[in-house]
Amino acid sequence: MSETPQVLSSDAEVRRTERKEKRREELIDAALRVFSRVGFASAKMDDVADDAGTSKGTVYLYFESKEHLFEEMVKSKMLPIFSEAAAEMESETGSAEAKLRQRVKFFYRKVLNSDRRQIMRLIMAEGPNFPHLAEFYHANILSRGQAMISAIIAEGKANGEFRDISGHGLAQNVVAGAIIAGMWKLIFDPYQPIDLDAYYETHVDLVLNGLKAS
Amino acid sequence: MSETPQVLSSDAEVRRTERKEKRREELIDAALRVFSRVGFASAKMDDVADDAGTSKGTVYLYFESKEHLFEEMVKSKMLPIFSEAAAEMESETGSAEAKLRQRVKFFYRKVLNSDRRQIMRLIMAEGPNFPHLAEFYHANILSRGQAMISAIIAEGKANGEFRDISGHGLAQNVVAGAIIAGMWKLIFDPYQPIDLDAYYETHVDLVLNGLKAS
Amino acid sequence: MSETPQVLSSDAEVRRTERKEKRREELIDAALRVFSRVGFASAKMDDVADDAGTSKGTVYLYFESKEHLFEEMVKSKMLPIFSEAAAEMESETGSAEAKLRQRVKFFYRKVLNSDRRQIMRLIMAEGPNFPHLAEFYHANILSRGQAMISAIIAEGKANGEFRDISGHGLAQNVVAGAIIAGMWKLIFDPYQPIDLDAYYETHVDLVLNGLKAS
Amino acid sequence: MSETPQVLSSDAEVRRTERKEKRREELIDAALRVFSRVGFASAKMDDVADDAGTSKGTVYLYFESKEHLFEEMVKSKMLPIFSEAAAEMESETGSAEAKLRQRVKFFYRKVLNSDRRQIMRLIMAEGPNFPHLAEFYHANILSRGQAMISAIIAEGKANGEFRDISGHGLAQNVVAGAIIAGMWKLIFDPYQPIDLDAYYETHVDLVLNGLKAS
DNA sequence: TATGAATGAGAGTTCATTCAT
DNA sequence: AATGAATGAACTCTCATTCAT
Repeated sequence: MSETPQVLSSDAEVRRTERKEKRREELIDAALRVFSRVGFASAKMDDVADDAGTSKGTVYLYFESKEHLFEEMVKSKMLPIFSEAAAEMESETGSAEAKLRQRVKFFYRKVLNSDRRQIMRLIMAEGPNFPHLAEFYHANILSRGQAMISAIIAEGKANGEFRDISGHGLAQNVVAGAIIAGMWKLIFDPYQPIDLDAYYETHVDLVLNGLKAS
Repeated sequence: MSETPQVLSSDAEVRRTERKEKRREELIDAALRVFSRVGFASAKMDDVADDAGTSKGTVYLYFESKEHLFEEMVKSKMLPIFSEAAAEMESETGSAEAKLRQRVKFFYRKVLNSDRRQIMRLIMAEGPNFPHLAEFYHANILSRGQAMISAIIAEGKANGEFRDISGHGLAQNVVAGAIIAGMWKLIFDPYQPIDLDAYYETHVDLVLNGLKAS
Repeated sequence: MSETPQVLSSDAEVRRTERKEKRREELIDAALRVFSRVGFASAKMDDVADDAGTSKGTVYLYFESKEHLFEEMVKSKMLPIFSEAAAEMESETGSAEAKLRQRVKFFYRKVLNSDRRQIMRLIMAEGPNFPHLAEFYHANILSRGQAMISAIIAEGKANGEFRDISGHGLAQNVVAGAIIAGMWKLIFDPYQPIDLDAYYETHVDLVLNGLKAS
Repeated sequence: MSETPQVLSSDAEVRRTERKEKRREELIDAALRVFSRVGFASAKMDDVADDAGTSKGTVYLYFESKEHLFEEMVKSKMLPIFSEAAAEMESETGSAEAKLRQRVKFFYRKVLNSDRRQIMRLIMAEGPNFPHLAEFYHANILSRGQAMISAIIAEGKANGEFRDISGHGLAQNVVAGAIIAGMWKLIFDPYQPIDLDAYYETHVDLVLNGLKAS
C-alpha cells in the first residue's frame, strides 16, 4: 500500500505525457521545415533532429521511419485546418458568393500564406511514391474541400445566384487558381514575384464571373 | 590503317554525329521515363542506362551529371512544344475565344495527355532544388505561355469579346485549371478518376464565361 | 511517515533482499531464453527486460552490462548442476561401468534435455569473444567434468574392468558423443531428427566397448 | 566491321572474368579470416573489404549482403573438401579399419588443422540464425560425411572386422571426438592445450576398440 | 566511343547505456 | 528500487561518379 503513491504517479505520468506530446509537435514542426527546405529524399533525419533540438535516436522514438514521419507531419498539419474550415462554414450565413469568397480567402490565409503551402508541393512531388499518403490526402483533405465548394455552388444555383453550370471537375477548376498561386510563390517568385492579395482578387473575380448568371 | 582515311571522313563524321544525336535522344527518353516513375532523387543512373540500353558509363559521356541530365531532359522535351505552339498561333485567325480554345486544347493534347505532364510535376517537385532550371523554365516556358494567353486576352478586350478585365495573375488563373487537371491525373486518379476531355469542357466553359463581356 | 520505521527495518530488509534475489533470477531466466533464441550479439537488452517483465533500466540495476549479464547467466545456470553431479558421485557405489553410465545419463538429463544445452552452444559461439568466461567455464565446468570421468576410468582400470587405456584427451573423447548430440538437436534436428534416448544407448555402448578389457 | 574486334574482346573478357573470379576468392578468404576472428555479428563489412584489399562497395558487387557472403564463404570452403574426401575414398582398398583411419585422418588434416575448423564453430554459433545454411550444411556436408562413415562400418561388419553394432547416431558418435577436438582447440587451448596428433590416436583407439569384434 | 568494375562518402536505422524523475 | 525517455556511436547498404581497358 505504501508503494506506488497513486496521486504522485499519475501526476508524473501526466507531465511525462505532456512532454511527449510537446516533443512530437516539435519534431513535426522541424520535419515540416526540413522537408520544405530540401524535399523528402534529400532531408536527413539528422537535420530534423538538429532542427528540433534533439538527437537522431529520439526521432525514432516518436516515428518509426522517415516515411512515417513524413506522413504524420502531413496529417498533423493539414487535418486541423480542414476541420476548422468545416466548422467555420457551419455558422456562416449570406449569399453563395459571400460564402465562396470566405472559403477561398480562408484557404489563401491558412494554407497559401503559411508554411502549409509547402505541404501541397510535397504532396505533388512525393504523392506517387506514397500511395498510402495520397489516398489519405484525397480522402481527408481534397474530398472535404471539394464537398464544401460543391455545396456552395449547389446553393448558388438553387437560389439563382449562379447559372445552371455543372460539370466534371467544377470544384477543382474553382480552386485551381489558388493552388497555382501557392506553387508559383514557392518556385517562380524569385523570377516573377506574385502578390497573393492581388492574385486573390483576380482569382475570385474570374471565377465568380464564370459562375454567375448573366 | 587504323587512321580514318581523309576522304571518307566527312561521310563517317556525319554518321557518327547522327549516331550521337540519336543516343542523346534515347538517353533523354529513358531519363523522362525513369524520373517520371520514381522522381529525381530516387532515380538511378543505372536505371536510366538500362532503360536506354546502354551502360552507366555511357550516360556520363553525354551528360556530365544527374543534375545536367535532368535539366537537359526538361529542356529537350518542353522547348519544341512551345515553339510549335507559338508557330501555330502565328497562322491562326478567328475570334479571341476560338484562339483561346485552341491554345488550351493544344496544351491538353500535347502536355496533359502525354508523358510531358510528368515534367510539370517534376518541376514542382524539384524546382526549389534546381534554381537554374526553375529560372530557365520560367523564362522559356512559362513566360512564353503567359505571353500567348495575355495577347489573346488583350485581343478579346480590344474587339469587345471580353469584358474590361485585367489583373495580377490573370493568365495564370486562365490556365490553372489545366495544370491542376494534369496533377490530379498523376496523383489522385486511382482514388477519383479524372476524364480530361470532360474536364476540359468545364474548364473553358468556366473561364470563358468569366472573361466574356456580359 | 514516508520514512520506514526503524523497528520494521530488519524485516523489511529481509523481504527486500529476497525480492532482489528473485528479480535477479527472473532476469537470468529471461536472459537464457533470449540469448538462446537469437544469440548473444542479436539479443537486445530490451527483449531481456520484456521477457522478465521489467524495464530496460532495471536490468542495469542488476547487471552492469550485457557482457556481465551473459557471464552471470552462464555461471548461475551451470555451476549448480556440476555441484549436484559431484555430490551425487560421492555417494555412489558399484562398478566403474555403472558409475560412468550414471554420470553420462546425468549429463543427458540435466544438460542435453534442458534449456542448458543452449549454453553449451553459446559457449562455443561466443567463447573466443569472452576469454574471461571461457576460462571460467574451463576451470569450473570442464575441468570438474573431466576429473569425474578420469576418476571413474582410473577406478575401472584399477579393478580390471577397463583395459590399460590412457591417452591425451581420453575424457573428452568419452563425452564427445553427448556434446555432439546436444549440438545436433539444436541445429540439425529439423533436417534429421535425433532421438536423445536412443542416441544415448549407442553412445555408451560404443564408449564402454572401447574402454573395456576384452 | 571494324567495330568490336572479335578476338581482342573475347580475350579481354576472359581476363576480366578471371580477375572477377580471383577477387571473389580473395573476398571469401578475407571473410573467413574476419568471421573467424570476431564472429558473424561483430564482423564489419569494412573489415572484410580492408582484409581483402578493396573497398566496402566492392564487396557488395560480389555478394549482395553480409548474410550471403557468409553463406557463400561456408559453401566455397567446405564443399571442395568433401568432394575430395569422397574421391579419395573411391580408390581406396584395404580393411575397414584402415579406411576408417584414413577418413578420420583426412578430417583432422584438412579441417581440424586448417582455418576450416573455424567454419565448424561458426555453423554451431550461427546455424539457428541461418536455417537455410544449416539445411545446406546438413545436406551437403554432414549427410555425405555420415554416408562415408556408415559405408565403412557396414563393410567392416560384413567382413567380420566389426561386431554386430548398429544404432541411432553411430556415425556421429564415431566422429564426435574429432569435432570436440576442433572446438577445444579454438576455445580452450589457452587454458588446457590440446595436441591434435596425440588426441587423434586416443580417438581412433577408443572408437575402433568400441567397434571391433572381440 | 563504350563498358562495367571500383570507389567511398553518405544516410537510415539500431541499440547498449545513461540519467532525470 | 524502478522507469523509460534520451543519446549517439556504429554499422549495413546505396549509388553517383571515375577510370582502366
